[in-house]
Amino acid sequence: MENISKSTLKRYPVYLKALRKLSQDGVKRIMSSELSEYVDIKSTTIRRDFSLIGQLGKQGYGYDVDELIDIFSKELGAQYDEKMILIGVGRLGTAILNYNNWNHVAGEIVCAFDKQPDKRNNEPKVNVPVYHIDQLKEKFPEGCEIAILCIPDGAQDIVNELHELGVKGIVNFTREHFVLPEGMIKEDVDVVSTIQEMVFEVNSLKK
Amino acid sequence: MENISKSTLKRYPVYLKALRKLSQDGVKRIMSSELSEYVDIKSTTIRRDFSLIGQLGKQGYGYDVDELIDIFSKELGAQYDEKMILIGVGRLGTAILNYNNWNHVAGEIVCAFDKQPDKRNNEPKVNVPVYHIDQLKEKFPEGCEIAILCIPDGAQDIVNELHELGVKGIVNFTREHFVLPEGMIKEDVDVVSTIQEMVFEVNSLKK
DNA sequence: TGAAAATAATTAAATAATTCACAAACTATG
DNA sequence: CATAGTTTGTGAATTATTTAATTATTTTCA
Repeated sequence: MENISKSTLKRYPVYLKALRKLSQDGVKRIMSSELSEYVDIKSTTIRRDFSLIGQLGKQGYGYDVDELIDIFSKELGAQYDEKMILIGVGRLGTAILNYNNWNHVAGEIVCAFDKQPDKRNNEPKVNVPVYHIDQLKEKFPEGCEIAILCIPDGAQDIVNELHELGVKGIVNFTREHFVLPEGMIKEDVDVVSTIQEMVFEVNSLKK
Repeated sequence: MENISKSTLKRYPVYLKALRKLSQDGVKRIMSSELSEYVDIKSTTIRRDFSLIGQLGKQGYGYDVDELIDIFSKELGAQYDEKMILIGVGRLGTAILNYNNWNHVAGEIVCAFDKQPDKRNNEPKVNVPVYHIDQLKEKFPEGCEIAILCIPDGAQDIVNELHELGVKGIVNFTREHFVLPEGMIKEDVDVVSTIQEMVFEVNSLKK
């Protein structure tokens, strides 16, 4: 577990998503070659990725779907009980709070912070308590290590504060630039950049 | 241009975003080492990435910020006039249509498609014409190569149809599984998977 | 104006990630 | 219950990516 590469780590959620879908469809058992077609990742890469966690399959048989789901969830920490907070309850923040299939997939958003908590708390779509961003320290949930950032500006100060509170990972929906404090990790979800990347890719195909 | 690696292609939007911010702040000239601190990518990687496009800098001087922005935009196809369509005008779709700083950054969403076009067209936040999804073929904009997918289900059929219409790239916000037709490329933006990945990463730090 | 300082571009080396290829182990079946 | 047929797991080879070292060019300032 010590040093699973980032590229592998990025594929685990893909596997997990596929396996959940397959399980739902009644598939009990799968082999790497089938899964390969399903997720469009080479079967040998899949086997290698899996083997980093342990011996999950059986030769001549394949993998047990539900067992895999279990192991992934447990072994990798998606134990449905990861506490997270969300900062910035705007349009996007609300969309995330309401994401269907959200619950019991990657943990739980226990509360949110915003500059206008009163307004947010009165919105029907907002399903967690919203506190004022100034109360971050007081209301910060014990043991929370992941924060989801959806604010339009002032990211740097908040990131610094989160660092002091023990947050390890930031899922960043902000387009703001900020310096990541030592020891923290970050995943960007940038709609504009992703679309831009697609533009670049499509255009680089032509030349 | 022929074969710029995917990893490099993924960094271009990062550079572009940073450069735009710097330009806005009045920075006229920058060297790779400065930019390196700003975006947290090694300066040597930056220079290599840049050199793939051409000789963009001057030894002993650095790079001209506005010139870089220009070159990136032109050379890589983000000519602000890439036509795109959006499919599925739900909460997320609307959020994307309304993304601030959207215009003139990566092209233009010219129209959208939905199962309930009448309802969507009456929403104040929706700023492009919305057609019924059954009219995809008729209303499909000439020369459009990129589609943004925000529908909750039925992705496969739509992807196949888009393929026939000449769409090359799909920016996928769907959690649905679909098989990508030959020759198409896809970028996933999966909020749940990204958060899950963060959970995995944070947990793999500990062990 | 010319030499020292700075910095990009490029070549070479190192590192990381993927894929190949096959032994080992299991399943299924007669 | 033995054996043929599968399919995993993994060391070795390959390929891709990043980083370091070197070279070449430009600026700057005495």
